[in-house]
Amino acid sequence: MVTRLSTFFLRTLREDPADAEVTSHRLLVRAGYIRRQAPGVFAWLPLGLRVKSRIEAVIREEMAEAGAFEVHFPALLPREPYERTNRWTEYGEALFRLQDRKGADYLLAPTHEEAFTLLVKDLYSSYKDLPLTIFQIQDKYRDEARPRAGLLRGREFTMKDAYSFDVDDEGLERSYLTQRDAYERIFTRLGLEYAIVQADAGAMGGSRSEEFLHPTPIGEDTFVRNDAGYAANVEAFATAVAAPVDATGAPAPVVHSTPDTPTIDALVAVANEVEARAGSAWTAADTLKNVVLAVTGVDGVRELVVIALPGDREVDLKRAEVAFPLAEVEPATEEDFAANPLLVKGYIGPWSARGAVLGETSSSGIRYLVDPRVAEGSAWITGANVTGEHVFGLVAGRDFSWDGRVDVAAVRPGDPAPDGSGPVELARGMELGHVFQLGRKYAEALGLKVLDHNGKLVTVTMGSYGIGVTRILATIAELNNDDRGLVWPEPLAPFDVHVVATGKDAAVFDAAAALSSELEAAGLEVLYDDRPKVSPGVKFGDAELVGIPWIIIVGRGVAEGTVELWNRRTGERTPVAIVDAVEELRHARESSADALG
RNA sequence: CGGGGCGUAGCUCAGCUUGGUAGAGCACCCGCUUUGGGAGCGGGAAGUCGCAGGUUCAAAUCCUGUCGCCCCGACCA
Repeated sequence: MVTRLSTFFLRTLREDPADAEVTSHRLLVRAGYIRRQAPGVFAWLPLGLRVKSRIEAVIREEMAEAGAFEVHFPALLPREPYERTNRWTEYGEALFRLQDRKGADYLLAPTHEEAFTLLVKDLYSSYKDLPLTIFQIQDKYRDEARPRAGLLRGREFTMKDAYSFDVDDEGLERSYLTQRDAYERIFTRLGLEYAIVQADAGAMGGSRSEEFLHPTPIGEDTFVRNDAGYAANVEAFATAVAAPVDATGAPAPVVHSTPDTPTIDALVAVANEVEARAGSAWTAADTLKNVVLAVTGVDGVRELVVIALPGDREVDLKRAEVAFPLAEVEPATEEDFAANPLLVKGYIGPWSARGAVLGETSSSGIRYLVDPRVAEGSAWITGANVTGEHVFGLVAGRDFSWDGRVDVAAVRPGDPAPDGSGPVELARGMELGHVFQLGRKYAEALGLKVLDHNGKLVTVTMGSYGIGVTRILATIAELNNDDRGLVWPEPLAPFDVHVVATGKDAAVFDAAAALSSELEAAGLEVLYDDRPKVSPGVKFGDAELVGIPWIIIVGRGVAEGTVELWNRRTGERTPVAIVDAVEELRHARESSADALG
């Protein structure tokens, strides 16, 4: 059936909704694709559902190609399995929890590792059944602290999540690569530029992990890349430990009075006065900055940690979260300093004239972790643990020690890639997909084992692979619009062609209805604007707002047997004979630049 | 959680400073006209002014409290 706008469930808005800021959100609401229900929660209207299902169709095809089978789990799950994997607590406040009438705990699943693992455990028990990859397309729930940007960061969102099950690591690698390949095909077919970046694998207890990021300034992830092909999320970026420096003959450390130098800038200025260096002036990079962080573990215990890094570097708290998995990391507060008089704010250092203050040879009890750039044997200007005093020429490894290395400094453009491929540049990206070698964490916790060919029980190893369907939809809307509205790529548009009848002449409406039927018979999905008594300007405006890539105007040309073929993206309008219209559109679609997949 | 802003008709907003019986535009309904760029005229339906308390003869407006929403940041398998 041709969909007639006069009866279709659609209401476009002439004005921008007040609560929408980003383009995709604004236009999807205005054009009648979605409606907000609650912060970060949206209802899907017919137009939106159509686009969503077209994206899902691409994903389903590629999952089938990858040999994955579709299943469907409830979004509502019992607490118990998540308790066994610790995620009931580890997931924290982002987990939507609820109780049934008997007081039993449930959750709205943020992701379904447990459910998939238990399903396979239920049904399979032999290595002969593996490998297996199954997936679902399901709504996920995460109680984000601050949902924003419409569909780009919701609390309910649709995700395709796949899980692979293998008997050994080689099998996992194969399953992983199969999904990874499928993801590349999906993003290519959807016309989305993407970067595959190394991701932090720590938090979910896995090993290899890569994210598919769409490079865009509105992305929430920062990643690094270079021309040699290295790419990583900054959270996963690893800095090489600097090679040791020969400190033989280096002078002993000297304490200088450096009044009013609680900041690196002030210190550098004073340092050049009290002990000017021959050849070149001291810079921030010659100083060793000691930053105090408070790390709170899942057990609630708050521990102070001192991080030493070159003075020209900043701590990146996101990277620090990665360095301290599952813990909360924040800068130390005034109360922390008050409780630890050993740490002289502004003048902290690992050494004092009275001996070691921090590091493994000290008795402070505070962990001292140093940046990889602090080479064994390198000399530094750093705090002397007395207000207004710094020590010069303090040699790492000779004059002070540390409890370990930590790589939490903010990554800067020009920093060398860890694989030696050269300097990196920074970019922002929107995470649209994530492939992940989970390993045995879930299988172990939930007891998923199979008999191997020797009849011995082995724990299955797993991978998980997610794609954000609704986020993809919003990203595509973000990329495909102009000042008049949305402009969908052909394969994803809610309809293939939008027929607009203008005027009041019955002959026009008859011709438009006939043409619509013809187009449909030719295999196209047709939206026919048959609204009577609606002025052409309104119809054109709505057509542009809704963004179906091809519009056929049936109007004043009908008397001469012509209609206009209107390319929404280019704005080009071509008169064609009514009798040729179907064929002309077919041609136009075939030669169209955005004929994807 | 920190900072900022906003809650008045379905939508976008005015009215609040200076208290006096609720407004506009758009959308919607009826009639007539109009029909290639968001039409005109006439008529109509539509709001517990977020909620609760207080002040007052009288509160959308002043006071107190509270809830909610949006934006920036923190946070974000």
